[in-house]
Amino acid sequence: MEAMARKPVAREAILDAFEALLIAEGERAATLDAVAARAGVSKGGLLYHFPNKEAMIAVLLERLDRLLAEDLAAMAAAPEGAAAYFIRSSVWADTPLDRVFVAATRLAEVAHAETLRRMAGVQASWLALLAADVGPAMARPVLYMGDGLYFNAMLDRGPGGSAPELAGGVEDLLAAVERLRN
Amino acid sequence: MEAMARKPVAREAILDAFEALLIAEGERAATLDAVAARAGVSKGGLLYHFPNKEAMIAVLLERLDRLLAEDLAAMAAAPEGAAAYFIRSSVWADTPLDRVFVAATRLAEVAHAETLRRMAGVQASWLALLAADVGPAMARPVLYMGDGLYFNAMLDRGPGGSAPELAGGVEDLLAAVERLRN
DNA sequence: GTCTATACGCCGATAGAC
DNA sequence: GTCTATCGGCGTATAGAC
Repeated sequence: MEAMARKPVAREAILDAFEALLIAEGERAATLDAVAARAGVSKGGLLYHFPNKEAMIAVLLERLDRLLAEDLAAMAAAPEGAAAYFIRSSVWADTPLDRVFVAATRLAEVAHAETLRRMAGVQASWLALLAADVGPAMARPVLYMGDGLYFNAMLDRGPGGSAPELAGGVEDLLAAVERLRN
Repeated sequence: MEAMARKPVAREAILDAFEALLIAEGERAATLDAVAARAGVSKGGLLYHFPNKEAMIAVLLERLDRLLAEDLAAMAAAPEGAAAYFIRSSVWADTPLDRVFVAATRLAEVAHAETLRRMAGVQASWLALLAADVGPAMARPVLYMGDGLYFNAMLDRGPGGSAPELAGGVEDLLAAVERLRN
């Protein structure tokens, strides 16, 4: 028997569409109409899978938690060290984690309370791992470098939604991290 | 004679209210109704001073340009060096520049095209001054540390609008900048 | 499971009184 | 200069057909 809840494909498609719109055009553009259209369903269809917009956000935040937990494990075990891993993974590479993280950031920016709470938790998790690698004093500087990377990725992403070359400068950041270590 | 355009008080009050709402509750909450109420005028009164919302944004961006120009001058002339000045001024201190900058960031986050352009320009200006101080390779790491400071200020500012103590860690950042110099 | 139709409130903006 | 009244449009959500 296969009683384990198989997630409908449409559900994931809708969530992906929501995420994509948040990333490319911001929270204001991520309306139910727009999400439904992008996912290829009607508004009514969307609202069958998610009773309301809050439910959609809640599931997106679950996705964030899940992908982040995986990434934290990889970060803790990274041979190059947690700090270098963190910086490298902070440059936009269109990974699933990159995507949910930026999408969640958009919600935090419009002061969505629960998202703000979660994001603060994310920061705390990263800070702890960084402290174990480069020491408590240099953890925050490294964390902020990574955050700055995301922040600038936002600025460089025009309304079109394309993510221009941001990789330039990562070597500099890694070099900086090396100098901060020890 | 005093023919030079004296700015009406109400105009500034409206702009301040708009800015405050953007900072405290995000772009979505900064509606014409909310801004008018906070400024103590009616919606119609607001729309006498600013024909539409875009006009309000445009003037806010002018305020950003003006305050930023002043700050860039101070940064270039700072005895402690541009980098240290930059980090120190990046911690939230509720200064006029802090306020417009964060307000503008809110607009950038919903992908407001013109604001995105301006903010990119701001980053470029800072980067140039930092490069002159700590060298081209370390300019970006320092810039991103400052951006991270702002980014985290956003996360720590709940819907209530209070700005919790973020200053903790600035000493660490300044120490990091010292290590990156030369 | 997915669609259409519709209710309803809020937002930006206009018209015009005072 | 500032207000009230009002409009059109959009965004969320419900009801119910298929």
